[in-house]
Amino acid sequence: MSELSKKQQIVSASDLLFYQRGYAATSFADIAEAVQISRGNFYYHFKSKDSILDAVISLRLANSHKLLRDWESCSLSAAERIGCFINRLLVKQTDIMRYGCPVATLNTELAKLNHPAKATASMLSTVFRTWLRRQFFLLGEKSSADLLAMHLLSRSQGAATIANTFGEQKLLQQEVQLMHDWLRTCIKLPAGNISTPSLASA
Amino acid sequence: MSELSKKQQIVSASDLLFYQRGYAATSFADIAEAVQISRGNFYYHFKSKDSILDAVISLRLANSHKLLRDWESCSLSAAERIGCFINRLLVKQTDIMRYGCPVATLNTELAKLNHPAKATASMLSTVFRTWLRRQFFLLGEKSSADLLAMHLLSRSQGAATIANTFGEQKLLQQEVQLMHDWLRTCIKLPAGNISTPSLASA
DNA sequence: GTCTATACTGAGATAGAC
DNA sequence: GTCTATCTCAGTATAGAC
Repeated sequence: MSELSKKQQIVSASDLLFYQRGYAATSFADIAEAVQISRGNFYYHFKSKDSILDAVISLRLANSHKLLRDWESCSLSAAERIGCFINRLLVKQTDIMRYGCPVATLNTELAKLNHPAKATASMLSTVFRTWLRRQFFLLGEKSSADLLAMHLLSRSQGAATIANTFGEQKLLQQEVQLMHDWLRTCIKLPAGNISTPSLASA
Repeated sequence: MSELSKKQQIVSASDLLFYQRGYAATSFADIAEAVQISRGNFYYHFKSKDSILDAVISLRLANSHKLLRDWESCSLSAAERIGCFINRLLVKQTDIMRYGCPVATLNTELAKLNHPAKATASMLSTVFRTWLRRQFFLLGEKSSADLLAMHLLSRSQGAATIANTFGEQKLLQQEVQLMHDWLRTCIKLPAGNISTPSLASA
């Protein structure tokens, strides 16, 4: 068989479909087609659609942690790691222009649906918030680390939103550049482009 | 009867519900209950759900134009008018924390649904983009007016998103303050708080 | 574990009486 | 213009055979 269990295939296909079409708009038929099983067979693996959502959020949390660990294991400086975060928008620009930021769009959808999983979904944002906060802390911005972290998170989600709305790649690239500029001035670093190394690590 | 026609009532109730629950998640039953008519009676006024969406977008466009006209008719300076735009986030902070930015969330939802009305919905963002661009132009930022307009639009939508995700009022207020600070430094204006007059005009 | 068949629900939409 | 009744379809979920 394949390298992944059927259950894992369902979760990973749902992950993609929830991102591309939204949670509510994705039906079991869509997922069943993607993983090539019958609709009825779902309930052997998951007891409800909500439980698939829970599994998808867990998967995304795990993937986010892995991403952050990868950026750290490159043993870059904190400023370069933040640069990696900013450049993530470029690495994912095609998807972002079509479907927006995966974290933000899931959160806003669940907020409107008043869905019980909203709280755990917001943990996806918290992971990046906490990580960014620590990077700014390491840069010496001890008192305003959270403010800076939230500011950057806010700007990255805003950039993703306008790129998705207008479908203009240039907008995303402009905002990424402005974020790098902001990072350079807000921390008192010597010049030198921090954006070069970070694009490599997708 | 009431001051609004039944058709107008349907549009305005749908406007609110589409914002609060999302377009797809709002059913005719929801709208019917809100305006106190029977489900079957819808089709006298609108031939489909999509046509209600078109009407809602038209209404929002008209309301946006009216809002911008109001800010202009106060005969403030261009900088103060931009301040009004920024402060809009504070005026609407309760709704934004619950339901996000009305413009951004509709756009992202329609993008995921691949809905034909996505293009006209993006006009809602374009209205603000164009208006902001003109304000920056009037401030003397002739070559980078569009860049500055999109930057501010991006930041306002990002601020709305994180406030909605984390449910922390303070985050929204912090970002609003940073936008005012940015505005003051990006245009070479004498000091003096530009946020004071703009909160008045909701 | 995987399938088919089916129950049940709520959605958008239509027909026709009043 | 507004109503009730009804159609059709897609969605989630279940039952039970293999």
